[in-house]
Amino acid sequence: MRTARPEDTRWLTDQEQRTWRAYMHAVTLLEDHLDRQLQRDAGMPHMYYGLLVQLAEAPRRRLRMTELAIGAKITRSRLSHAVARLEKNGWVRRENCAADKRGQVAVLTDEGYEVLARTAPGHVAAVRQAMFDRLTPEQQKSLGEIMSVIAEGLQPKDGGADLPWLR
Amino acid sequence: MRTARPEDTRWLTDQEQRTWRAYMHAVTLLEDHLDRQLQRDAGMPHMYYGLLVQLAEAPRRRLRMTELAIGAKITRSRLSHAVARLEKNGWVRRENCAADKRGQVAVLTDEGYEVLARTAPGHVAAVRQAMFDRLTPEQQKSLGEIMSVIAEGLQPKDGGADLPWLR
DNA sequence: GGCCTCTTCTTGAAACTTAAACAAGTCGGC
DNA sequence: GCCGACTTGTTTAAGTTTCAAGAAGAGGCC
Repeated sequence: MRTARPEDTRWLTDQEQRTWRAYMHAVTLLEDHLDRQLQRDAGMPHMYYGLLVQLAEAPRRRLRMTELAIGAKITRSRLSHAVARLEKNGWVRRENCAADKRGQVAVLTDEGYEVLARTAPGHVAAVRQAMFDRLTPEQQKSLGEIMSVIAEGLQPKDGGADLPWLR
Repeated sequence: MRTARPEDTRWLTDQEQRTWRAYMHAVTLLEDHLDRQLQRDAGMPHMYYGLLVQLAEAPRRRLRMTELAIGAKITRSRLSHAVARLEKNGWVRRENCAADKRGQVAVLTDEGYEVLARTAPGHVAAVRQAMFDRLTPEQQKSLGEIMSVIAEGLQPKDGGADLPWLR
């Protein structure tokens, strides 16, 4: 990241630039689309919906705050605010963690589960319509591989795959 | 989007679900990564940087607000706030539009151009490292096609490709 | 001209995110 | 036991985005 000298920069080729812009446009439009869809039908932004989904899938519908944050790829701070809001809606409840007195556990309430059950079909349909219905099976496979590679590269694993010289 | 009955829902297959999650994770992590990179090196979020880039590429480094909003895939309201901030930084200037008294033209200042010139190399490097360096040429090509398809499908073209029955 | 409708852009408030600082608790070593 | 370093989760303030409302001009039609 510390390319100090502009003359050393490997600029994007025309092809790469087109790809990058298509990516940015698609991502911007899609996130916008889903945010609106969920705000309208479920009364919450996409990220919050994702939190409820994770809780619904977890054993006993509960997760430590930190695990939830990691799973959702967000900071603990952001999660704190989000859970506060979801709690106000009655969709999530906080409990103390028995094993670690610092810990908090977010629990999906029955009411929260209801919201999810009621709105999931519409959301899946939106995702299908915007993405899967427009892609061939090969493209879907390819997309999955590509996104996995990118996500892996950005995972803040302090194991230090990014810092081999510190091994 | 009006799938009222859950029993009619075509849920995502396991494969599709994996793809969708990989997508969400990659997109979340990448946007986060680039936002941090640009906040640190250029003092602005990714979206704002994109606005300066568009202005820099436009003839005479200026664009009507609405065109800029369309190009960036954001609402005029959001753009209004964003330009207000960039103006405060001295990177953009507003001018009245001669042809349309309602219109405003956003103009990239020399100072704004400087910021771009100074920070572009670092940003390109970040994009390369996070995306292009990790993908094969075939994957890059595929990604471009896939994202174009998705973006097209979400383009708010009132021509109504989404509403064929209204034709 | 006068009227109606649409477009352009801005505004203000509420919601959401970020960054930094902090209280409280854990853990290992001494 | 106690110290120091680290972890957990929250809080505050500042920045950004959204939503609804509105001022001002454009443009068509009579």
